[in-house]
Amino acid sequence: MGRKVIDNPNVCSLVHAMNVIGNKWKPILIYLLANGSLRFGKLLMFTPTISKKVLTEQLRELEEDGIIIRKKYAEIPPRVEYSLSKKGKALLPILKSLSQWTQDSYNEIEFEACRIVTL
Amino acid sequence: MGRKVIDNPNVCSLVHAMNVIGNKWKPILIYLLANGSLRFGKLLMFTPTISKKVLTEQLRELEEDGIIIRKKYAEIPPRVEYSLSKKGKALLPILKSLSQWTQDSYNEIEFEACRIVTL
DNA sequence: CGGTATCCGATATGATACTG
DNA sequence: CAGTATCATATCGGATACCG
Repeated sequence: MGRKVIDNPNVCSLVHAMNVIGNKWKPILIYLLANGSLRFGKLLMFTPTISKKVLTEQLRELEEDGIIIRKKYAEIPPRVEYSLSKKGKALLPILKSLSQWTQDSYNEIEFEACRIVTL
Repeated sequence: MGRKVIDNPNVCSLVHAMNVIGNKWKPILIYLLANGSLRFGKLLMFTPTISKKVLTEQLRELEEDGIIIRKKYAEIPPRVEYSLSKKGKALLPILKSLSQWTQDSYNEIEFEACRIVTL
């Protein structure tokens, strides 16, 4: 017997959301931008162990998906500011509730300490 | 200048949440279990393109993280039922809001149709 | 039925050096 | 400063065969 295949808009939309935010760095980057815009160098400084290459890729994808806005100033040396779009801001309460879910559901000892930079 | 490293419980908890649900299949599996328990064979049937190996791995990890409960019956042929734990159920409204976020933020044409099986 | 075991390709992430 | 380019590695996901 084959497998049933049925469209489900809710599951499909969830898959899309996970494609947009569900990887190692994107939720962190969104969180870092919650309080306002940041320059490339600051984002790099605040996310230890990320490489420039990966940071660039993640920012480009978030921009393509309409989550963040990239503003480039014609100066030398160059200055680039990243900020959350409306879509990105709409994500913040959901990420907050995910964070809260962890804090409600697990003891500190159950998940290894992670050291992420913040402002 | 080095990078600042500061603990942030909120970001840390978000990272943990993404570790628990942020991959290709786990949110789908949680959604599939939203309406009650399902057997291994049913989960396999309802997630086209997943392999037995990967399904087993995902279910084991969800069990380790306390999201689902695995109940094995001593019968021949064997029967195994998977269901959501309390932690898993607490995740449902959050996944729902992520799904809703996509539907509010994107046109259908902006994300490729995905065909996921449902009941 | 509900898995394991083995192999393998694809993708994600990272280190480093270089550039306009 | 804000990237690219290149190379290396690790993890993820998938195909297939076999097992209790």
